[in-house]
Formats: sequence, C-alpha cells, structure tokens
Amino acid sequence: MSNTKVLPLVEPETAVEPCCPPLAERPFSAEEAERTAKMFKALGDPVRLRLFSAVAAHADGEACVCDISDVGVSQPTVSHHLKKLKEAGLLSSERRGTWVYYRVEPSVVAAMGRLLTAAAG
Amino acid sequence: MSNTKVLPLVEPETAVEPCCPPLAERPFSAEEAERTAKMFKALGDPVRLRLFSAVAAHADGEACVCDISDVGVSQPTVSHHLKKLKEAGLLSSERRGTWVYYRVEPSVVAAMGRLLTAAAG
DNA sequence: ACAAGGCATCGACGGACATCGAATCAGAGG
DNA sequence: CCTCTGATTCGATGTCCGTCGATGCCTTGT
Repeated sequence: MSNTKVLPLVEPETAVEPCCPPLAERPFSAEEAERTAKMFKALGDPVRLRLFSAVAAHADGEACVCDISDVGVSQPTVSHHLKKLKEAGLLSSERRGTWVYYRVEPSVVAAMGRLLTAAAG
Repeated sequence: MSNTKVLPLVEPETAVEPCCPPLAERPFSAEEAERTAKMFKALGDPVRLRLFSAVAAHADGEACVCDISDVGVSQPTVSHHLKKLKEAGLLSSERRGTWVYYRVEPSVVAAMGRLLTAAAG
C-alpha cells in the first residue's frame, strides 16, 4: 500500500448522522429540530464562523490550530470553540506530533447545504 | 407645524443583503462573520427551526401563525421567535385581515445553502 | 360602539453560553 | 529527567437569550 495515511478513527461520541431530513417536505419534529439546531447553532457564533472559514479556506483542507488562532480571542477560547464545532460534527481533528490539525467534515456540511437549498425552493 | 409628525420611518429590515461571501475562498473577516452568524444563529434554536420548517413545508409557501403555533411554547414565545427569523431575513410577514402570514425568503436561504455547499466541496 | 379573538410588545426571571486566567496534559528536544 | 512549547481542561464571571404572564394593538362581528 502506497498510501500511508492514517484515518482518524475517532468516532465522535454520538455518531453524527448524515444529517437531516429535507426541510420543506414536512414540519420538523421536536427531536429532528433539536438535533439539527445544534449544527446551525455551532455556526451561529462569529468566532466559530471565522475559525470554520479559516479551516475551510486553508490549503489541503486542513489547518493547524496555530495557523488559525488569530481571531481576537484568547487561545483557550479558540480551543473551546473548535471543540464545539467538532461536537457538532462539522470539524474533525487529528494530532500529528506537536500540532493538532482540524479539517472540514464534507458530508455533514453538504447535508446542511442541501437542507437549505431545498427550503429555498 | 403640528402636522410634521415624526414617523417611525423604519427601513432597516430590508437592508438584509443577499447574504454572504463564499466560505472556503478566504477566511471570514470579523465583520463578515458577525453578519453571517446572525442568520445561522436564527436557525440554531429548535423552536425556530420547527417554525421555519413549518412555513417552508406549508402549501403555497406561506403559513398563518395560527397554523404553525403548535410547537410546545406559549404564544408570545412563538411571536418572539418569528420576529427573530424575520430580523435575520429568513422570513417575511404580511397581515391580511385577521391573520398574519409568514413566508420563506428564498434568496437569503439559497445564499446560505450555497455558502455551505461551497465549503463542503 | 362594544365585545371577542389573533398577534405583538413589555418586563421579569432563570438557565445557557462566551470569555478569561490558571492549571494541566501531551510531544519534542536537550 | 527536565524544560519548553502547543493545546486542552478547569473554575469563575458577566452577559445573552429563551420563556412566561400581563398588557396593548388591530381587525372582525354583533
């Protein structure tokens, strides 16, 4: 095998499902809304949105914390927000030596996008 | 002089721009993040998500408040959340006789969808 | 004009959350 | 082993926000 890439194998506590049923098909149930709202809430903070955007815009689709931590808040706060994004399933992380790298979770983000696109019409 | 009545003259609600720059192209600035986060935050609450979904799923693309207000919270709370969604530019409202109708604002929702779709790919 | 119903606003309360400094954990290197 | 640096966790604090009952506004029907 030529590819030595190591899969994270992290398995976030609650397996983040593909995401969400279509938004305009039928009214959300309380449970569906509870689950889906967490993802939107994760992006509903300016600092988290900047961090997420910084990761998404970074080359190779991943970014070290040290590369994106200049968003005007302290370093513990950056770590706190990255954890939130990870819990929401939008980011995944992997430690390689000294640094920790974060990357966008494409399937979850794409599902959120489809959810909105469907609602628009 | 007495006829120079001071009107509220509210024009700000319509100032909601098409939405947002691409997410994965470059890191968001603080201002961009501030503006965009408001929209995601609006969908980051389970009750608001249910209300939004109920409107989006309703026939003719619009729904009376009386048709969607059964989400487990009091009537003032429903009104409060609908106002938030309206302020975020995701819904618009119109009074016709006794009832008030809400409808999805397609351009804004579509822009949010594209923003995420771009980040995923 | 009056009463009734739908919806919005107000004021208050309680829980959630963003933020920070300090402490702690995890690798790399001397 | 010890130290240095990067990153997370902990504990405290101030603010924001979701929720409610009471109240007010608007429209309809009597």
